Amino acid sequence: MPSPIVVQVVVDKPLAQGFDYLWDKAGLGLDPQIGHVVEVPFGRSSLVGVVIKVSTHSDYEIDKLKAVTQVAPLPPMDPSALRLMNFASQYYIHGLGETIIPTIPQMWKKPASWEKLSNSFLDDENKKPKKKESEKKSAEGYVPESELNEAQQFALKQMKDSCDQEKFHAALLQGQTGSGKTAVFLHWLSTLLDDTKAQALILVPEINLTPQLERRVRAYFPEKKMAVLHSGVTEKKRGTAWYEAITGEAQIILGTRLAALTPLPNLRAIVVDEEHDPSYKQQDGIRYSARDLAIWRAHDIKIPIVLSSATPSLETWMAAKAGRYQHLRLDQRAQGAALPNVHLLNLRDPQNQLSPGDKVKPGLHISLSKPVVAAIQKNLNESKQSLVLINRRGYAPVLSCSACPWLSKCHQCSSYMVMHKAGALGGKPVLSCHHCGLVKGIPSHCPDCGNADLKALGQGTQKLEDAIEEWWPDARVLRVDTDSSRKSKGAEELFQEIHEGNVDIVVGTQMIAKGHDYQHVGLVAVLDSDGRLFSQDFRAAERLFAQLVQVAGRAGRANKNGERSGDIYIETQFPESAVYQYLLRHDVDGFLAHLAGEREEAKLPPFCYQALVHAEAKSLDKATRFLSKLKERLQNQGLIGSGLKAYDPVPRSMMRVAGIERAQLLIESADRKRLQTVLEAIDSDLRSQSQGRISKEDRIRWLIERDPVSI
DNA sequence: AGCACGCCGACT
DNA sequence: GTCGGCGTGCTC
Repeated sequence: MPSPIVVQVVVDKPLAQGFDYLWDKAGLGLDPQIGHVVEVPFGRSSLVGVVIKVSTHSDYEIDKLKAVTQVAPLPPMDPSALRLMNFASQYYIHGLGETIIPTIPQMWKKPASWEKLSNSFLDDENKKPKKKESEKKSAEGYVPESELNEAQQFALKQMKDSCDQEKFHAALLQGQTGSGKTAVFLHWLSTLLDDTKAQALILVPEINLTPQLERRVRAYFPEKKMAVLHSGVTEKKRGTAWYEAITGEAQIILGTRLAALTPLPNLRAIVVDEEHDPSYKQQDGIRYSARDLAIWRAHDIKIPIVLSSATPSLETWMAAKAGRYQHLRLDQRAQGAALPNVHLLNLRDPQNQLSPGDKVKPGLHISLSKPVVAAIQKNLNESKQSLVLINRRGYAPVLSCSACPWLSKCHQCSSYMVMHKAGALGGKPVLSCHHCGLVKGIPSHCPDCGNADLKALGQGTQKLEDAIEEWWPDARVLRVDTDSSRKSKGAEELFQEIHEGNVDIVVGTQMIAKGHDYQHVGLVAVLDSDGRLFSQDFRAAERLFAQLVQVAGRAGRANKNGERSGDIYIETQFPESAVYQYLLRHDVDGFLAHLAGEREEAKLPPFCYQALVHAEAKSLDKATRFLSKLKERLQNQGLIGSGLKAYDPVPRSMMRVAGIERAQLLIESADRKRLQTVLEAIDSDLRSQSQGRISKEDRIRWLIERDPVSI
């Protein structure tokens, strides 16, 4: 009697082990392969899993094994993809099944429809030539190599010269917004992709993935098939794009972080655009950094990778400085556009403040400094657009009682409910919590003292919009934030309005600034950036700097040589702080060097490696005690000390969200391996007393996070 | 994570 | 006498 075929399968459950199943070759009609997506019976239901091992024996009792019921009509995930998943699973301390299965689009996780899918996709394969109508692509955004400026040509040549097809090579492509980084890396990719089968992966931050960029990439590769993978793509399209990517049918894979874990059998080059962007870090499930995984992947399969940014992350910039990455610079702005003039407006200076006699509607208190008002007026006269940024959506960040200390606190979270005016979230004004989504009507009287005079404190986008409309009644004002883009028009339509010049003044949150090049903008005003200067999070200043540089890049992009460049006004109480001073001089490298000095002194990343253990419970005390006990056990096991530091557990900065209290334990070490060992010890310690990721004793949900980006 | 199995309080 | 609480144990 021949020995049975046994396969080990991982499933999407917080379980560390795989499960063995029998493989009925005759029934399934094919040989098992590592990487096969299968349907298996599991308990009383059935699940989708992935084969990670094929053998002829099992540690489990062989006659108790169940059998694989179905195989998905997909090629097995290629070995390099599985190596990547395996690495991610170990590095980020997350189950292998929980790492792999969520990367498969929903469409392919329904065993009931596998047979149908198999037929339709095979049919599609046969009548392939129908897709040729996409040939008449517009060349929008295509810049021929001969039209690249000197700096671009030089960078491109360096990249071409140093990138071997079959060697790992990492380069940082650093250049101001508008310096033409995209054209450089797209040309670079096209030289690497002469092989008709070769695949390239282009990663972009969530927000940046606009039709604009998609069209541009298409313009460079009219003859290649492109797969677009991001959460905004419909399920069906995503399933198809993913299929085309994993079969090698698509050569250009453009996507957000979720694309970083897509199996790509013929991958030859990777680009990570805006590599510093925090949205590359996944914030739920396995908390991976798509940028870091992309680098690991490039290294593993020996291919070149380009990281592109105007304001590189300190990690990347230091790697380039140290010579581990090639450092390429594009210092001149393409098409001759000049850098914007940065103006810091000291709000402590009375000259900058509006006096009560200035034109403000009674009862509508807004803070716009005098120079900003003057600059907007000037811009209006010159028929240029103005962008006014304020990072608070809604009407006012908090409602207060004029007679007692009552404030509109959220009952479920440690934050305040934001006042939204009529129309934003329904027919009438409401209070809304931006953390848990709770929405309430506005009380007519103070809930504490009954006073009828409630005041809206501070300003959000809606209030600013009102005030600006009041101030310039003839100007066309448009508000762009997640509220306005959720309603009727999508964000794209709002951006289109701006592009077409149908708007004079745009009021919005940072979302205006990302990934869009506006041609008519002469002025950008930033109203509320100080908040992030003194944050608990040591990376806040780095992020603020990157955002301000990006925002500044929106001003005056279209200016031709010799013409006056755009202006950016920043209202601040602390003009002397490093973020603003380096911004004033457009000195990105200076700022990064300054940051590096600070971090080295404080022994913060990248001068050490960090991890967090998160704990969530119904009471903060329980969550903190849970972490304290964990720390104690680590101490008893001799894991803390000599190069590994564990801080005391602390509440998270947003301590309470939707009624759940959150605490965290920070662990750091200068030694990566040491940290890894301890994290594995923590994982097995916590697993041994948990069901899944919830502790048995106090029902505390825990999670280990490697390389956290916000603390 | 689900989901069943299993032993102690207030209800038709 | 039962319905049901969620403690704990298992999933090949």
